[in-house]
Amino acid sequence: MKHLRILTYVAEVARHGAIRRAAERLNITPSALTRQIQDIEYELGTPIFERVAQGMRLNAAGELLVRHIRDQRADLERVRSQIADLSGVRRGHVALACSQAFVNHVVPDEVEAYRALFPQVTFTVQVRDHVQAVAALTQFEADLALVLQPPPSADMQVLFSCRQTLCALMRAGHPLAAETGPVRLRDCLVHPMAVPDRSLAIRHHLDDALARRGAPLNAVIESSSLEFLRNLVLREDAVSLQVPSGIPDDPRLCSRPIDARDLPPMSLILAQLRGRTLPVATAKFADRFAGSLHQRYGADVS
Amino acid sequence: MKHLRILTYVAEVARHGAIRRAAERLNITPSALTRQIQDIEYELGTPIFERVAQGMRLNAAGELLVRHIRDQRADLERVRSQIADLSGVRRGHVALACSQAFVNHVVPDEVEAYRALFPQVTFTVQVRDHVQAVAALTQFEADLALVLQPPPSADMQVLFSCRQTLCALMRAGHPLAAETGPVRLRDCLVHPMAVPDRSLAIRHHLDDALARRGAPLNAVIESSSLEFLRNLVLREDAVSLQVPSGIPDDPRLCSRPIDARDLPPMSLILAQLRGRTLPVATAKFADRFAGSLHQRYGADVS
DNA sequence: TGGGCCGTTGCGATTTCGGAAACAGGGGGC
DNA sequence: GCCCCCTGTTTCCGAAATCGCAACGGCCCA
Repeated sequence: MKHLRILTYVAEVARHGAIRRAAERLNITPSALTRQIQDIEYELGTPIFERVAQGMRLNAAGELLVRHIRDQRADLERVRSQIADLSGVRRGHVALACSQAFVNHVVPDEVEAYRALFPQVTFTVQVRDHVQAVAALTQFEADLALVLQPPPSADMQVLFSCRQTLCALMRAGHPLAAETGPVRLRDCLVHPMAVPDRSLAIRHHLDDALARRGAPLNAVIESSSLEFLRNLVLREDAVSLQVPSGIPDDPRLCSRPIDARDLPPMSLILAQLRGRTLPVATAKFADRFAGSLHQRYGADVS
Repeated sequence: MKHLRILTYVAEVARHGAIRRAAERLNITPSALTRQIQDIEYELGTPIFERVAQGMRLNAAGELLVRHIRDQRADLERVRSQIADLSGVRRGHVALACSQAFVNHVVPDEVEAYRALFPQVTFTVQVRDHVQAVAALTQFEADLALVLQPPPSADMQVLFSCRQTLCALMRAGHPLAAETGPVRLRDCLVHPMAVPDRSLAIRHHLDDALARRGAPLNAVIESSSLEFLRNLVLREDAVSLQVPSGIPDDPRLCSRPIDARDLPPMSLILAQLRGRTLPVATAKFADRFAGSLHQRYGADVS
């Protein structure tokens, strides 16, 4: 919407901390930008940026203003969505932040199903770790977050949660693939392990469990990319750890759940920012997503 | 705020139910309004008004939008209020030193008006003569000084100045009260004079003028209290001298300006200590005060 | 069937906005 | 201490959005 132009300028300067970079991003010149900022500061009767040698930094008044701008934009988006809803076609946009573990099946399946119903609804899917995903919610960069074991936060309102049992993942020819059913963690640890690095919740979960029993981790490979780890176990007899939803349907891969005595299940959470009224399209998608997850994994028993 | 202009247009049309009436209220032409409305409807992709013979009526989408506009305006107002709070405009203290001449109308009016806007701002008003008032500034006992004819001082930074013509003050039944308009000083001097004593700038001003023409002063009463002098002229046919701003609105009193040939006008000065950065609340008050004085007495022509 | 009200449109004038380049000021490296 | 680079800011000018004016077409009511 046109009237948000100036506010967008402020938000962009705040985001980049510099007029010149923001101007480049906005496809205008720094001079135009500096004037708009000055106009706003004049209107408010107080500066909203602190001028430092490195650029512009928000002051307290500016913090309040950019929060307002974010709220205002989100609210307008909600209104537009409601209006579009009235006119029959459901259109809108869904911004989702999710963990890597869900880029294989869960999210693409759901997005596809929803877009089959409402082709006018568009999506952005950002892959973030569990900490960044929550941050994306609070900064209005995402409407919804689907993450494993997020840090507890009062800002987060859980729309759905369930338990996911970690699985040992290996290639089809691997010795552990000879049997099916749960596998003990110690049977995995004798093999070279290809595990997520500490940016991922799975690794934290694993470390916690190992620390409690003093078992050493023989981490041959660690990576921030689950996809890389999967590709690795296809090439050598290493064992990786992934949640079921992150395991693609590939006959060359084999997975067995880790015995619950060794590793408690992880929590899978679909959440939004607490207190936010989502746009119609987004709310509807969240609703269907929660239902779909329930159907797939069942409700949380905790 | 500027960016709300277009939204205000929508709200106003919604309120009046007609573009022409709304346009009149907004001080623009109907053509400008109708185009802005069309722009918004184009952006939203749907009409927000239903065109009827009597004018414009909101449809469902419009209802949603005007609710958003109301919310948005209220939220912005809240943010502005918070910003004002932390910038200190709202709460604070103003220490003012002023001459006796301003305790009747000028200062109380201004303090009342400002406190109506910012009830959290407190005041101390010290009545000082023109010399003491400047001293109060330099000693940080006062933030602002409003005085007549202060001694020139490099420490003083003038925020506003104008001219005040001295007036002869007498009771309603006095012979001089029979006429109106300027009065010559010699016509006053034939009556018993009730004049300020030498602690007040008015007296210095009067003495200077009399000394230049060698006229004697028949000072029956002199006092450091303008209020006392006023009470005196109510009781006998004496004549006092005061500046217009010191004369209360009392039907029993009558005043006539002294002819400019006899007494040049005195200068009224609002000043602060040079180089001092006043607290926000104080600076804001000084600003409004200067504007208000300008409106009352006009700018200084010297 | 006019008159009055309504919103809307074309066009010229005004205001606002943005772009290019020069300016001013503060680090950081030499 | 000097120089270079990066920062925001200012100035001048052209471009674009906005507005005002006048005219038009539609609707209601007397």
